[in-house]
Amino acid sequence: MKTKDKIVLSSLELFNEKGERNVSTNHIAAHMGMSPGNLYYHFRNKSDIIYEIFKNYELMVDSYLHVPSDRAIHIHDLISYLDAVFNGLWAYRFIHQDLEHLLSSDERLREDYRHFTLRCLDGIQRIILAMEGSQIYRPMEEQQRKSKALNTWLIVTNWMTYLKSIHASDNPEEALSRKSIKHGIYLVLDYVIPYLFEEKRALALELQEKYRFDGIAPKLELSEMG
Amino acid sequence: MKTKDKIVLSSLELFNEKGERNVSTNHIAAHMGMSPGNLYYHFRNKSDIIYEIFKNYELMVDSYLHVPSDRAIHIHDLISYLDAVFNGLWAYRFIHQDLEHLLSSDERLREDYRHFTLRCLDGIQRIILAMEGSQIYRPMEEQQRKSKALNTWLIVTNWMTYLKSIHASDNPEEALSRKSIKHGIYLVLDYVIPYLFEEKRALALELQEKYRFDGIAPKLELSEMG
DNA sequence: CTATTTTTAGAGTATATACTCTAAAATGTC
DNA sequence: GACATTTTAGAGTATATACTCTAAAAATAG
Repeated sequence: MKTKDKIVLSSLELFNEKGERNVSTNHIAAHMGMSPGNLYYHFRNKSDIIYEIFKNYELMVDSYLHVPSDRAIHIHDLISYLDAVFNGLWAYRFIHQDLEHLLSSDERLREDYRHFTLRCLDGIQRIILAMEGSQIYRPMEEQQRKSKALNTWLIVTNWMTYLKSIHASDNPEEALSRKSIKHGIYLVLDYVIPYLFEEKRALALELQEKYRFDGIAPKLELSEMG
Repeated sequence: MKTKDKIVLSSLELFNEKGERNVSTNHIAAHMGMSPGNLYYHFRNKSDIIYEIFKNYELMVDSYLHVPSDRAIHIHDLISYLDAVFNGLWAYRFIHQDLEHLLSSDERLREDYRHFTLRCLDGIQRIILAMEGSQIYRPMEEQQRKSKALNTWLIVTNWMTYLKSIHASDNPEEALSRKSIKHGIYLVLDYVIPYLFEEKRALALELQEKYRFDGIAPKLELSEMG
C-alpha cells in the first residue's frame, strides 16, 4: 500500500478517535512513525488529507444510494439502505463532528459537499418514488417527497451526534458503539411508517422492532419539571 | 452592566459570528478593548465563559418549553414553540457547531447538557400528550411518543446546521439568516401532520404553507445520477 | 483623606500547531 | 555500478493560544 493511502487511513482513524480538532499533522506523523517532513511530502496540508478522506466517503455513499435497476424495490431495501448509511456515518464519523469548520476552511470541500448532499437528497427522493411505484409508499406530491427526503436526511445524519452528546463520559458501558447507532433505524422507520400502504405496515413494524432500544437514556433519573 | 456579563455577551457574539474554534480569549479581550489579564480576572478560562453562555441558553429554553397550565393547548402553540426554539437556536448557534468538542472539554457542561436534552425531550413528550388530550394529536403509545419527541428534536436542532452546510460561501444572497431558519417549521409540520386528527389537518397545512420554501437549494442544477 | 479591596493593563511564558528546508537514504533504471 | 528520482528524517520556524504575574489605577469604606 502506498504511503499516501496509509496516511489517509491513519488520519481517518485518528480523526474518528480523537476528533479532527485534536489531531495535528505532527500527531499523524508520530502515530505512523514517520517524520512530519515526509507527511508534507505527500500532502501539502491538513486540508488536503481531509479532502481525500471525504472523497472516499463520497464514493462509498454514492455507491449504495441507488434504486435497484434489475428488480422491484422492497421494504427490506429500506433497512439495507439505512444499515449501509449508518455504517458509512460510523466509519467516517469525524466528518459530521465539526462539518462547518471543515467546509469553511476548504472551498473545494464546501462545493463538493454541497453537491454531495443534494445528490443524496435526490437519491432518497428516487427511492421514495420507486417505493410508491411498488405500492409500499402511498403516492405523494413532489414537495412532500422533498420534505420526507430532507427530514430523513436530518434524522439519519444527526442521530449519531445526538447519541454522543447524551452519553455520560464516565460510563463506558454506555459509550457509543457501532452497534448502538443502528437504533437510528427504529427512529427513521417511525417516521416512514404512517406513509406506507396499510398492508405493508405490519411488516415494517416487525422489521422496526428489531432495532428497538429501551428508552432514550436508560440510566438517568429525570428530575421533575414544572 | 457588569464587566463579567459584557464578556459573556461579547463572547457569544464572536462565537456565533466566527465559530468558537476561531475565537481565542485574546480575541475576545481585544474585541472588547480590554486586556487579557482583565478577562482572566473575571473568568478562570475559556470553558467557564462557554459554560456561562450555555447556562443562559438553558434558562431560555427551559422557560418556554411548557404546556400551558391555564388553558387548553392549541395547534397554534405548536408554531409558537417552534418559533421560539428556532430563535433560541439562532441566538446561540455556535453551541451546536461543535457540541461534541464543548462537551468533551468540560465535564460539568457534559452532565448539564445531558440533563438539559432529556428535559427538553420530556417537555416535547408532555406537549404531545397535551395535544392528544386536546384532540389534536391522535392518541399513541408512550414508546411512539418518545420516538416522535426524539425525531422532532433531531430535525429541529440540526436544521440550521444543514442550512449552513449547503449554502455556497460565494453567494451572499443565500447566506444564512435568522429568517430562513424558520423554514424548519415547514419540515417539522410535515412530520407532525399525519399524526393529527383529520379535522385538524387542514388548519395545520394552512399554517405550514406560511413557512414553505422553494425547493431545497434553488440555485443548483443537479447533475444526473444513475 | 486614608486604607482596603476590586478591577484593570500589559508584558510575558510555556506549549502547540502547521508547515519548511536540507540533506541523507532508498529505490529504480540503464 | 553509476546516475537520477523518489522518499524519508529531523531539525527548525513563525505564529498562535491559553493563561500568569505584577503593579498600577479605580472604586469603595470608614
